[in-house]
Amino acid sequence: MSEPKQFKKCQAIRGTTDFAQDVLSKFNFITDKARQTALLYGCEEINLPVLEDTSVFVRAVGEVTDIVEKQIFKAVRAVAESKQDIALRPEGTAQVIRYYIENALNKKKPFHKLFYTGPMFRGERPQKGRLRQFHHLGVEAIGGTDTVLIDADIIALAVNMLDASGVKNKTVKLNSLGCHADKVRLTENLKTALAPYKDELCPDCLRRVLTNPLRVIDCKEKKCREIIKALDFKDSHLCVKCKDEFDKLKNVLRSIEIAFEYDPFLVRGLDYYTNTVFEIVSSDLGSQDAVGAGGRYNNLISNLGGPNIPAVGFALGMERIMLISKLKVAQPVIDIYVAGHNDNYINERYALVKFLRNEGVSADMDYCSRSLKAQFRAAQKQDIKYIAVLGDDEIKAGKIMFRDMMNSKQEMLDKVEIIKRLISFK
RNA sequence: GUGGAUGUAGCUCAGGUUGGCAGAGCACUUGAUUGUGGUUCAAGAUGUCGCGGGUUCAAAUCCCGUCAUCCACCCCA
Repeated sequence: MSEPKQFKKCQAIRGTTDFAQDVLSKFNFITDKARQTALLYGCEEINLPVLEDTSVFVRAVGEVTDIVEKQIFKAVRAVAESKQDIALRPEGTAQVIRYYIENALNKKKPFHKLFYTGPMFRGERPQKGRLRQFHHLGVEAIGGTDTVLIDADIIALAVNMLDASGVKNKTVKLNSLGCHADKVRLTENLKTALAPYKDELCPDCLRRVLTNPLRVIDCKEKKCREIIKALDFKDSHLCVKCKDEFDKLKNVLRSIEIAFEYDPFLVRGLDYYTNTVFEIVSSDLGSQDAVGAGGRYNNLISNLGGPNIPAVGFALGMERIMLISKLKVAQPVIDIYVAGHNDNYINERYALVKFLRNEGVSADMDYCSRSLKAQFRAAQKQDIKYIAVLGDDEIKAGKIMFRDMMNSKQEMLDKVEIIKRLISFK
């Protein structure tokens, strides 16, 4: 029996990434910034499982979207204990709503603002800013009122999160799809209006007319854009109430100085959106230029079997933030390196390292019995600023040589003095 | 799912057209009168040439297949 050769290669799953310290430092820093911003806006943080019943997404996101048609990763146990259909979550909103309904949060409080982070999974073909396991920062504001006053707050929160994450170059695109009735009317109008152009639309749009007519509106194909532009429907699909609400939203955003662009060609792919939709794009990204998006979804909760409660939310793509964030995040550096000669006085060095760590000072040492020179090189390479040398002279004097690597000065100190020095330098 | 490019040392890449000893720079290890880093100099170690098959006396190089990565489409945040 020979080993099967296809298992020889050690390789991460396609579209997944390993975070090393340098990337992870930035990831954690940005997550903390986003969390602090969410708390400023009165959010509670929740952390929901990666595993979720597939039907939650099918019912919420829509059956004809790529996300549920082609991209869901399924979780399979070696020994099945039930026939439950389990997915690795492809997005957060549907799951948050499942959590909201399951725990009857509407009975505890009329209004919830929930912040969440975590990995999402979609079986896409990887490219820049698009992975199969990626990370979202999301907020859902559920209940309260269905008016745009909440929408403005949520858009402002998304913008402020990106500001705090060091994303400078960004544009908020804004549109309203109208209420459910408006959306249905728009879809029907589009189908009718596009019928004469069957021969001119791109193949993708021909398909979209049947599956998801709204998506024809944001097609990138030149010809399709011209056709849509010529139809010049803009906000004509909005009923009086929805148009009024949309105008109000724009006014509030202006009053709190959130810059936005009205984009009548902006639609969102997921079924659950109604009224306000927005997208935050950055020209610093490649062709995947959306760094975040969201909108209002007034029918989702009742569609999933919950009470008739309106909601609005958004999600930001962590990997895309990382691509364009201007933040420079400091890497963790050890405070002091304990050096000696080969393995002379190794027990004393171990004891010193232990003492330093107990005092809250990060410390490390050489474990390979290397020369003093090699140990200095190792410390210098890690940007360690201070070295403690323990050798014959120090043991005789009952002290420790404390060297400042930046100005190359050193002096004999005892261990308590070293702690005092290091803490004063911090 | 579609199209294009790429895959050689830890990293960045030469070599490939025209088959003939596996290379460079950076990084790494060691040393330069036996207790001190950065600069310099010297020496050294490091390979499944993505993987599998085919052609050939001989394949990193030519052919077929496959996997992966990148870019764009599509989709989405």
